[in-house]
Amino acid sequence: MFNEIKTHEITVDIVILTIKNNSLQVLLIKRQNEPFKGKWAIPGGYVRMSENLDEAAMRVLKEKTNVDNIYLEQLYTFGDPLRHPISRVITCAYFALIRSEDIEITSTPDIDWHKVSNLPPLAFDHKEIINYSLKRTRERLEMCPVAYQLLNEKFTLTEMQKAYELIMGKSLDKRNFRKKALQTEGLVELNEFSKTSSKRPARLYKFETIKLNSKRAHFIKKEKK
Amino acid sequence: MFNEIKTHEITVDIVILTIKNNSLQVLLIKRQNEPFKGKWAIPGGYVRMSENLDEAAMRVLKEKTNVDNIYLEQLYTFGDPLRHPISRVITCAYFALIRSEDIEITSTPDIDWHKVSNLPPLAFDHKEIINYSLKRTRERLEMCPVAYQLLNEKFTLTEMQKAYELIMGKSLDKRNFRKKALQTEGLVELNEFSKTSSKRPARLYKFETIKLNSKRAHFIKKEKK
DNA sequence: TAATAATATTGTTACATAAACAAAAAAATC
DNA sequence: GATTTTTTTGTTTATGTAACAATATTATTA
Repeated sequence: MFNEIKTHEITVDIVILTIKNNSLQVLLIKRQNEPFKGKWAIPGGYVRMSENLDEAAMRVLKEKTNVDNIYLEQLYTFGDPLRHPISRVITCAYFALIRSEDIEITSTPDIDWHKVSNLPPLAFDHKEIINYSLKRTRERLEMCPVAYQLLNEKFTLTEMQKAYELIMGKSLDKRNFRKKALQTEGLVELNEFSKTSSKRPARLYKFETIKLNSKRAHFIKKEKK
Repeated sequence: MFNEIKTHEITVDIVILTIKNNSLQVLLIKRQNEPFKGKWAIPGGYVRMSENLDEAAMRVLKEKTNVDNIYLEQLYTFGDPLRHPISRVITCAYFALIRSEDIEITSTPDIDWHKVSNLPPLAFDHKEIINYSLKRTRERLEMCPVAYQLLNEKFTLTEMQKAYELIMGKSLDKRNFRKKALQTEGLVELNEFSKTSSKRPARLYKFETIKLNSKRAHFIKKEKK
């Protein structure tokens, strides 16, 4: 039905955030072609005639990074006439938070994680796009427990708190955090303990089936019994 | 520098909401051309090569409705391959809340307000776009006093409450509403009273210079003295 | 095995915000 | 002056948030 060869000058670009080595990191690709050849960029590519924007974002991400099967959310559409130095390219940006354990990056030097606090020079307006995704992530975090997207399947409350602190860029009170965290809907207390720490082991938790409701206060609360 | 004739198949569509006759209404245009000739649609048009998306939205709105000088916010980009029956058109939707007194619509039968609760059949996916704008408006309302964009320059607290109730689709407690409303930053009490009511006149209020801060609780609060 | 060190875990108070509730005051009209 | 309609006002309770430090547990070490 559609001619798959012809493409609009509309692209999708995808910001993938994770927590690695105790810092918030973003997945970047070193560009192989002009413009900005050799510069780092977030994964992106043209939208095909037959696919909608969500599908395009998913396909492009898979093609470029082999990352599959994650929840992408539309972020914002950037359309400055000068954002692309050669032609007029409007890009619809997407973003996602993922567990770093969940993806295997084919270990080439051209695809790698970078700390958002220390980004290399980026192609196009990708710095602006990443900054906007951080802003959006913080807003999300205040409404629902996005952290489950970032944590390993089993995690300690301290790890969960670290994730929140990294995203929000500020430290939180342990007791208050735990009180609220324990009210999170879907949080399950396990009878297992972390063995990584050299001192007192911490209890492990996990999330049961995630129902990400649209909007709640800071944490999604368990039903009262 | 740019060829103004050539355009991408990227459009902007604009949802303009207001409160008129005690109901939430949206500005629609009757289409003069195929596809969907004769059907109602939200104002929209192609993005030119030389302008960014915000500029395109503003220009298109001005051209189609003569509405000028209002704050438009990017809503979402809709890119389903089948949303346009003939070609592949991706649209970046914008929305705005305005005071119905602030705009003069050249009184043609082809441009008119319609109650969002009773929309005529709409072209393209414009129904979906309008619904999404309502959802976004409610979210905004919970964070900051969007209502000033909808109210006349001078208004009563009852009018303000009505605006909130119309948008949220539920009734609110008078006393609680007033308590919070009076804390809104920038709200000024006037020594004037409404004369429209046939019974006891209500005090009028206005907003002084609006500084729409990014995020606060339900209302933006005045500084404590 | 006892002491030490590191991390995990727990509770109370004060304060702010939200929700639920009804009666009195003011002006226009009759 | 009585009636009607709308505006205006306050208290209580519940809930959530913010600020605060001491104890418990385990691994390690002496």
